Amino acid sequence: MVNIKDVAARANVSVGTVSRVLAKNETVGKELRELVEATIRELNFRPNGVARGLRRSRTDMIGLVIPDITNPFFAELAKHVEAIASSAGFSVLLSITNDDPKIELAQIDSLLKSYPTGLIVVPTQFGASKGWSSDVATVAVDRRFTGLPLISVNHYRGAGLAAAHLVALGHERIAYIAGSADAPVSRERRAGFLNTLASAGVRCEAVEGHFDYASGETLGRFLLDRPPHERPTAIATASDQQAIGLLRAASDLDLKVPDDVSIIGFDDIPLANLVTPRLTTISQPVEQIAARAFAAITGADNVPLQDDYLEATLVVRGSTAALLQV
Amino acid sequence: MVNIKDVAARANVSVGTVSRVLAKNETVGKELRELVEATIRELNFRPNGVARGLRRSRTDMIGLVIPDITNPFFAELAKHVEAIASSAGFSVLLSITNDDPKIELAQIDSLLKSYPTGLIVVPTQFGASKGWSSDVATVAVDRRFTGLPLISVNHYRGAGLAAAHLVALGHERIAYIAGSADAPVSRERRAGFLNTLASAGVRCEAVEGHFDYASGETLGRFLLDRPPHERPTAIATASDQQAIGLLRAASDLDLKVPDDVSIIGFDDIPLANLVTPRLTTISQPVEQIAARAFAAITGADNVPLQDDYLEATLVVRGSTAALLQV
DNA sequence: CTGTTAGCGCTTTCAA
DNA sequence: TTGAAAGCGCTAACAG
Repeated sequence: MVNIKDVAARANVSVGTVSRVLAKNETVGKELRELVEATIRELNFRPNGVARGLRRSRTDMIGLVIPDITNPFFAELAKHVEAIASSAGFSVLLSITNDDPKIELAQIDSLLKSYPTGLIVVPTQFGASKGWSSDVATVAVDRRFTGLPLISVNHYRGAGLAAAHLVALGHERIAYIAGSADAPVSRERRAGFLNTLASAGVRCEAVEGHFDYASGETLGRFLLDRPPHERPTAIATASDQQAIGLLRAASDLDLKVPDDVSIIGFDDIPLANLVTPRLTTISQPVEQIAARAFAAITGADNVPLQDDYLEATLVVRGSTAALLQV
Repeated sequence: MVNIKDVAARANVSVGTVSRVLAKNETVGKELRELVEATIRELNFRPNGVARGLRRSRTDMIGLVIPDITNPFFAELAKHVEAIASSAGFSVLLSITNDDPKIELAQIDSLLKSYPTGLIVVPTQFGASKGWSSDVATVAVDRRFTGLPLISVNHYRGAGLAAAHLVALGHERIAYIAGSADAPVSRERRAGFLNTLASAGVRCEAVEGHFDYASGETLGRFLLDRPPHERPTAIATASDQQAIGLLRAASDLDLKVPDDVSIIGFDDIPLANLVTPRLTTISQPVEQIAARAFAAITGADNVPLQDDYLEATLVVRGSTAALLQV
């Protein structure tokens, strides 16, 4: 491989000069700069990132640690993080924890060997990982990681939006399908939903499951397989995956959505816009989250490393409707 | 940070000795080895991967280049690649190409800066990327990349399995929803399906779209919104996403699956097992593909770097049934 | 504005 | 079996 020395020799300049034109911002005379640039092209010189990393004890990489890349929401997050990082000249190191705190720690440790510029971690669901720290800039996304700044949607307020929407539509027999009560995110969404409902004087039956399709379907069947006057007229879920499972349950019971029952999800994953009917949901500003997280760890725009809550928005599509007056 | 020199000094040995116990396989006297190991723990020494990488001009990383992490099949692939790499002590650098050959080239170039041990690339769908080469071990997965060894399921035979299944079930009015004809993978699956049908003397109406949900729904509606005697009794698709869209179209038209129409997909993504009815499909051995690809680029098990076709398998679930005799 | 040079932390000959 | 020492390719003082 051709290195910086070869370029310097060929262009009759010092390696320092070549290094400076590589750094772009240095003070190099126009003539020399152009000569060096031409030589670089001529020799097809590719700066060695590893050497650079060693010298600066920091590579142009960021670590992305997520529980499950198979989860559409995290996949979406990864996509945006990669896009932003990539366009800023960074590579992304992907680590998957499988929602296991032990693995999470090991993965982070392993990432650190590569001296990344920063770390974006979506902590494990239940892990109250003990105070952990390192000298690389790190943010937690979506879920709290003890001792780290958190960048996340405001789950509580987002869920409140869903509740307000249902109330505005005139629903009074409402049910909520929550995620696991052990997961802080679940608790926040649930509290936001129930408290908003309570403020409006509307009662709610809440059941608890997991964030997945299967859970939505099972609990949906439980809530819907009842006589019409005992059946909720609207159901909110803690995730779109649950809502989609719920859609299936409704369809199996020959219930029309939204005529017989309104359904609202949370996350706005790509599939939400493809199911029938298209799912009304609470949209997380994933791209914005990714951008903030990246800016925070790279220190771009002088973004400080601190908590940052973003607002979710209500996306009304076809799965919710005003309560039919009977 | 504590480095190898600190450890050497503390243990009163040379850095060479420390390096050898790090490498594990070297000939170091038992006493010294244990002393060094203890010192490493005591100082909580973490070898610097970047320095190591520079010296060996190869880091313990592999690059994974995929078109779209949002696609469930690729997400699944990424998951397995990460798991295998991780357990072998490798980190994975993730690059997303968005199915754009230009970006693909740039991304690979960028990855190479980090001197990865190998590259696993799922080429862009339409890209006949011109002969490309580098000195890092590289394999293509799922789709052919000119000049690179390919590790993939046998798309042709896999689709043949689907055709045989439908024929065995007694279907004679069969339709096929293909992916884009510009994509080699689409063409192989289509050919495998149609040729197998032809051998069995069964005719087939083939329509062409894309690999996504929307395409399956649109084309499904086109095929199914007909009088019963003109409607296919079975439809195969080039992807599970299409099949799921198709399921939706059938449901919208009040057609029962599999009673009114049998449906079979391709890929066996996680969602395939969660829809109602559960989707009969052709399963790709994703984990095996990931394992082979990883072994190939790391040279583990003396796996040579060459083409390697794996067999898909038929997974019969609830969306296909024998043709009802009328 | 440009050249020189000392390392970054590690692996790997080469000697002893 | 162990130690000494030469770099891997680059950046960042420092000098001029």
